[in-house]
Amino acid sequence: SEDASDSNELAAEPELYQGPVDYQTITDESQLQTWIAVINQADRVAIRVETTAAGYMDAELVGLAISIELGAAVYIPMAHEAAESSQQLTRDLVLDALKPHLESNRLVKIGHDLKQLMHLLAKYDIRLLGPQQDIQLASYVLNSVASKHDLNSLTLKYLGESSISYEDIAGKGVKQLSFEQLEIAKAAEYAAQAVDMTLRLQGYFSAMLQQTDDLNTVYSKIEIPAQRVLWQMEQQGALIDSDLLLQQSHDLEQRLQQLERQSHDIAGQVFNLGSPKQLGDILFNQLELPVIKKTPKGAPSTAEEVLQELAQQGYELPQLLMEHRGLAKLKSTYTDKLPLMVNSRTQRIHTSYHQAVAATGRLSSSDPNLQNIPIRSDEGRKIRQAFIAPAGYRLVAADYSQIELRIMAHLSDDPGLLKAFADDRDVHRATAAEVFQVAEAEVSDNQRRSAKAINFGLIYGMSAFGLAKQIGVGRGEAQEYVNRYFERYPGVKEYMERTREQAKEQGYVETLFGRRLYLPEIRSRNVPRRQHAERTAINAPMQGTAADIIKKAMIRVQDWLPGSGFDAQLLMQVHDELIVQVREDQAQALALELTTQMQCAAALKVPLVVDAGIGQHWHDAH
DNA sequence: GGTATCACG
DNA sequence: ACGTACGTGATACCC
Repeated sequence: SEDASDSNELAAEPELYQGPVDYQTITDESQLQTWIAVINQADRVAIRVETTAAGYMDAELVGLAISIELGAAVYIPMAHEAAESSQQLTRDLVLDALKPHLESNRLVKIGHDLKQLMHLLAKYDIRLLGPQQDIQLASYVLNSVASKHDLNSLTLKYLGESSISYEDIAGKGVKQLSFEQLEIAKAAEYAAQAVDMTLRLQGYFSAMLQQTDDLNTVYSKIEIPAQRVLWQMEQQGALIDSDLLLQQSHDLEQRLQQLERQSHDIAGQVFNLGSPKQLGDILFNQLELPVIKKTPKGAPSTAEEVLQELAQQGYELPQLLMEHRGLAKLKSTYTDKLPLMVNSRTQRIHTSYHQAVAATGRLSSSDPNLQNIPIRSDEGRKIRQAFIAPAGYRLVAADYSQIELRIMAHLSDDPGLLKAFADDRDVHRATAAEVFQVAEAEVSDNQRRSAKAINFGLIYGMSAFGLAKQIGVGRGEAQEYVNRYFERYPGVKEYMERTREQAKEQGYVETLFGRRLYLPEIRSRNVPRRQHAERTAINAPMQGTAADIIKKAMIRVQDWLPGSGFDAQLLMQVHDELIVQVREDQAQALALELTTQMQCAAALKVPLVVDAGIGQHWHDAH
């Protein structure tokens, strides 16, 4: 296989796993005191918590493993269900003893996914303070293309040894035991080994990061501080108007039923509109509509663009199906689901932000994903009315304007593009004027739309084919536009060529701040794979630099807010946008200062422009 | 658990 | 001749 995306591009010798971990289970207070005295002498501790299976807002501490030297660890059981009280200490006792150390500004805390630890400690009024090292983040910075950054995968990959998996001690599937149901002996061995691996990996990653200044800086000045910001945002949660969403669900249901009835009438039979298989049968066998394209598996596709084409050919059913699909998506994914995700204790929605998923350096969000709440259609946009500020507060939404194109101007140093942004022109209009050779004032809506597609295409590592499909012209015409663009913006052309070259030579590309993205397939003989890597090479520095900048902004904002006098909280991040909740009398002033903070997150050769709006709800704040 | 589809930047 | 715009996550369906 040519799939080398998980291969380690880094050249250091792993520190090989040396054998079983020497561990002790702490069951009484004097053992605990002895151990606390040991921690007191240590410079660094690796910490691992084992919890009940609930989400981060409700998970409870079951046990805790700590290590200060390689090959040795302790496990402190606290809430194993089947244990006698003589076999484990109480949470209160253990946490009281540990609290000053967890909150110490001296002791280095080492973990895998410290955000999870911070959530857990917050439940017991403990803050994780002082210097931190997170091997999940280190692994991500060292190789963001790797698909797995979980502890067992890292252990196998870097220490060359497989470790006890959770399945080994708890079983799998529906019968899998949760941690509090495990015997202490098994739990202790597992947790002790895991925390020892954490400490070993920290040594390895720390050495690796120190070999490259930029990567070390991305890790310690961006990812580590950003983690605390994400923790805060997750803790804070977003307030939702559940009644409004349920009303919207009801309205959507009425319209869906109507569309369903109409569709069944046209088809002459009852069928499931949500089943691509049944739908394909109706469209292409029963009604004998022309097949526009096929899915990778060979079935006639019923994708959006196919229905679009069929509708345009005058068929009635495809139009209804498109409406049905759109509304069904809104209902099942958003209006039905979001009210169910309100935490009963806080009455708010607590998403999870993932800091080690997207290869470009972006965040992702899940449970629920708050980064794909609809906005493009009027219908969908209404869902944002349900993201509200509490009484006496407002939401401020601030987004970077054209940030990726500005980054392209900066990285490419193209004089024409730099000038367009320096003059604060409408960049799509300016592009249209150059490509279509007309005065800016003469640019038609269609020309501007095409120019916008070209600009997006450039960010995505455009092919003429992709552009042609996007703007609905022939390949030759699309190629002409591309050629014209590169004539007018030669710096951009050179930048693209330089970036592809660099990717090929060194096997990676990097963002403005030196975050790397490895492209093992850039030299593949498999043409589609190589071309994909080439597009990634173009896209990743721009998307990734934007991700770096907004992370820096979030860190700035979080550092600034507490002493600023604002009663305000960061709530959400949506790639180029920050949403803040603020006391209503301070909203105007906050919007202004937030804008400045975001603009100052990076100094590019072009201005960073931020647009901010204020509203009772997210829809309003745009 | 894989596939198709579609929501966002 | 082939297949192609970049990056994500959630859903329903269906084996």
